[in-house]
Amino acid sequence: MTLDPHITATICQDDDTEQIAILNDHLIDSPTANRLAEVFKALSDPNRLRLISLLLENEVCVHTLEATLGMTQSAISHQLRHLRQLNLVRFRKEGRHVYYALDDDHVRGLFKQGLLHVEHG
Amino acid sequence: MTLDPHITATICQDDDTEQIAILNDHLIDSPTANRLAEVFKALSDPNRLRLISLLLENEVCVHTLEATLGMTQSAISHQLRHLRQLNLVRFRKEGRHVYYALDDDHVRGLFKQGLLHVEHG
DNA sequence: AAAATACATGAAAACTTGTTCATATATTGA
DNA sequence: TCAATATATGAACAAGTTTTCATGTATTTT
Repeated sequence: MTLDPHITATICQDDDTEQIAILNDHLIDSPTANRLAEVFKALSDPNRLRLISLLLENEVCVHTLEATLGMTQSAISHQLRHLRQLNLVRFRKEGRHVYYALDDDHVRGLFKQGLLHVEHG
Repeated sequence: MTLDPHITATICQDDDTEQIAILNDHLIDSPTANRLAEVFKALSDPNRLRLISLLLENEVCVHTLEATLGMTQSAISHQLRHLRQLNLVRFRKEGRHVYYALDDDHVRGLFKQGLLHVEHG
């Protein structure tokens, strides 16, 4: 009976070079770590997550986001700029309104997977 | 031909109450947003991601993490404390060594899904 | 043309986060 | 027992993030 099927080995300093080499293989490289962190960072703030939840399946104008989220217009605009700079949202101007929508499927995927786990399980 | 299969509606302030109600249904509640943010925040730092990558499939002692990551012992110890407080890692003392391993399957899942997308795609 | 509406933005303030430095504890080896 | 090794931790600091405040631009309405 194995309690944890994920852990395959115990690695410590006294080990042979081969073990240490295995560990080095598992280590993600820094550029990858940086890009990965950037993606997760986009999802690391409660208000931004609430904002994203609204943009997952609808195109919504800024004023409606403000009314729904109960945040100031300025705070929302700043968050949207942030998401824009990361290319996570797209926007479309129509008259005096600007409609935003989520434009990154893997952020959408991570959001939904995270939500599943947090809600039940 | 639909360019974006995800976006189902455009919602704006002038809309009827029903549309606004739909939007409110999509909004995640604050406690959920907070817990979700906490999970993603754990994955939002490059060094922490590199650390987690080592713990995904192996139990590793602190000194080996230090050697492999090229971080100071103190920095690693602080990061491990953080992950401990979030119940994301478990640890096991054996003599003067302490072995750490990842202990949260949905963080493991999010990490791997994120990595897939960042690496190719 | 003036007023109102919708949104953006720079700067500062408030808060959070990650690292370093110094030091503490616990275990092992001489 | 004394020195060395392995790890933890509090405090201070640097850097980053989010919000607020004040203000700016563009579009529409009157």
